[in-house]
Amino acid sequence: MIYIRLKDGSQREYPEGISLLQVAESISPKMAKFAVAAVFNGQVTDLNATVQEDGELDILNFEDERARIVYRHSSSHIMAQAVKRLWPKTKFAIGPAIDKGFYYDFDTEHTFTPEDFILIEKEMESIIKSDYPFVRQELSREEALQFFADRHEDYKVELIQDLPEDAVIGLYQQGEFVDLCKGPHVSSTGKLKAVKIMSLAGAYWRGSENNKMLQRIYATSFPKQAMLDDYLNKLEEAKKRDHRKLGKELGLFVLLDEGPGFPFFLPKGMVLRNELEQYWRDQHQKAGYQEIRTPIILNTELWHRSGHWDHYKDNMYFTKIDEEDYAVKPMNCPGGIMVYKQNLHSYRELPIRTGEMGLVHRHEMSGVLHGLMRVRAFTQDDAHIFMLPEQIIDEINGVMNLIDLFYKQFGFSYHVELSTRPENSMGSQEVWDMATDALKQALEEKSMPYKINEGDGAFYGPKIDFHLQDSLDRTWQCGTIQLDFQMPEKFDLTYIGEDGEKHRPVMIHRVIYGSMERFIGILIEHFAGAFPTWLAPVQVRVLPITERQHDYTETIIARLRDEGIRVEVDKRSEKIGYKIREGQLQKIPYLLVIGDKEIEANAVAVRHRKEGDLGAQGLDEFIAMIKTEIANKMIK
RNA sequence: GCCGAUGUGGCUCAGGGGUAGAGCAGCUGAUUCGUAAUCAGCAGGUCGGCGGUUCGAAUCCGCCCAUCGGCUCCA
Repeated sequence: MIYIRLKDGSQREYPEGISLLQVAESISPKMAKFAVAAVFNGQVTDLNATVQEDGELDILNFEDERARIVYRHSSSHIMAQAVKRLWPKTKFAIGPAIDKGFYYDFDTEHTFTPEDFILIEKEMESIIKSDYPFVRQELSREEALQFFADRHEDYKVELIQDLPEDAVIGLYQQGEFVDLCKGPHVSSTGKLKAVKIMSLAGAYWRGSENNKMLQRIYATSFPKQAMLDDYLNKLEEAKKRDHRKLGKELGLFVLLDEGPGFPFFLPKGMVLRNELEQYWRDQHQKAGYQEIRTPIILNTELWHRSGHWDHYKDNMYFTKIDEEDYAVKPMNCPGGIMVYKQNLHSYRELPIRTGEMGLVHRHEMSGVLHGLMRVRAFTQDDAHIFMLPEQIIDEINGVMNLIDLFYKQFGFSYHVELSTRPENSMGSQEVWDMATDALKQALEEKSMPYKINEGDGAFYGPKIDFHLQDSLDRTWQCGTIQLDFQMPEKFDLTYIGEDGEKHRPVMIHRVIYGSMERFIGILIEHFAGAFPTWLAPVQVRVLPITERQHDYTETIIARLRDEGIRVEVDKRSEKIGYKIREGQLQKIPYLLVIGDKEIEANAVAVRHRKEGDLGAQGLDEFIAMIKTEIANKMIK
């Protein structure tokens, strides 16, 4: 007999060798029905696993993230089984669970098409209906290699070869299909209820462009059809917030074939952009920054000295002036450094914080361009901080605080990653370790949770990256703080210390928005185009009901303009409902409806895009209200 | 750059070897109206580009370009 203690603290007695699923059934048939996986003694485990020892048990249903991973992982095996049945010659690579579903990478002569989705889904449904149990077997490394080699599963063989010599290899079988897998899995294929193939993509084996490109099928699964429907609806809703669609509808920017990756900002987009820049200047002035501007084209010699030639030239554009070689800047740092070098600096001056709205150009590969999120010309809200070594932590903290202030202003939540030394980089390992430790220390002092991104740093130093999400939960790096001991060396930067000698300053490269373009993209999706009034390209639109109100409307517009409010008028001879509809679709914060009643009362009828008809107000009252909203940068 | 899909008036989309179609937007006229679409008329496209097949190509084929979803890469 063994004793199993449950999450609620109660303890039950079972015969040795009982399966966890049987335990779940003994507690509650309903619990067993919705059970996906179990946690036994802290390990996520198959429900089909049997237990021989006392332990603590927690039964997980789909609500638990760990269980969802198991559920989707099992789903990927079922999809693989379906593909194997339909195209028996297919070779199988990997099939993990991902955030909202799963994928499997296949190598096959057959080129999958969207028409195949239905076939695969049908086959999956048939496998689900058969309710095959997922059966775990374990083989030695040798046996497993033999097993997959016999089946010509080259990718599986390669995977096993990379496992340690003494590894016990897990295999899972459902019906006729066997796959290499450490598990765990759901108890049987019948646990799946709703599956949907989502999309098709190419993906390199093991993520390296030197390897063969496989065909990846993305899909998702849920334990209830209603949950799948709900998920698909949410996806549709999210697509309506796509900044590329809203950018067009709201007249903010365009991307044309004439300049792939080079966005055109339209008048309304410029208003938004200028407001963001104004806020940026205000806050940086308060935080002790000075603003500079450096040239876009600079002599190639400078780029050799900075290391960009060696590490970044594939991403740069070049030109010639009077037979001399020049490059279009992909980064602002050399310019900022040249400014620092214009004077001798005393240790008393440091830290020196120089900011620059710097327009950079980068030759990004054609396949990676994505609306405003990934472009070839963008403005970085850059700054370079030159400081004493003992000021590093304080300065990093200062930048982290500034980033937090900005992101909170827009109501963004963000996550942080620490990127370490990449392969193609400059400087000694010692200096890199020092810089990386400094960033770690700053993060830990702030008890900021972070993920480590090995090998993802800049070529001159490690960095802390701040990531924001778009409407489809894809994350984009916006803010970054990069610590650099290399450029000061390369450019022989100095300050005069207390001792009267020359010393080497340390540099921080940092951005808050990241790039104006990307940040605006994120902002559009975050607010679904309904920007807070302080950012809204048009803050008020005045809608006269008939021509009789045109004169009065003019006086209102003049007054609002005078108060610095961005106002438009719709004098077309359309019905008021039509004008309101258009104003709503343009997501204008306030529509002022003007009829005879308003003229008589010397008032305006206020309609807010979210709150609807707010009734009539005196014009002064309305102006006071909207000005408060703008001044406080309120989000509503 | 790689894999797959897509490209038709300003926008959203239909059509598909026999000389381009709708709705919205636009323009003109009528209407003067109270919180998400008033009616009528008019105008607008060498169907992404270049080649090829064909008596004939928007439609079939090839190459290129751009976009979308991924991979790789990155602010």
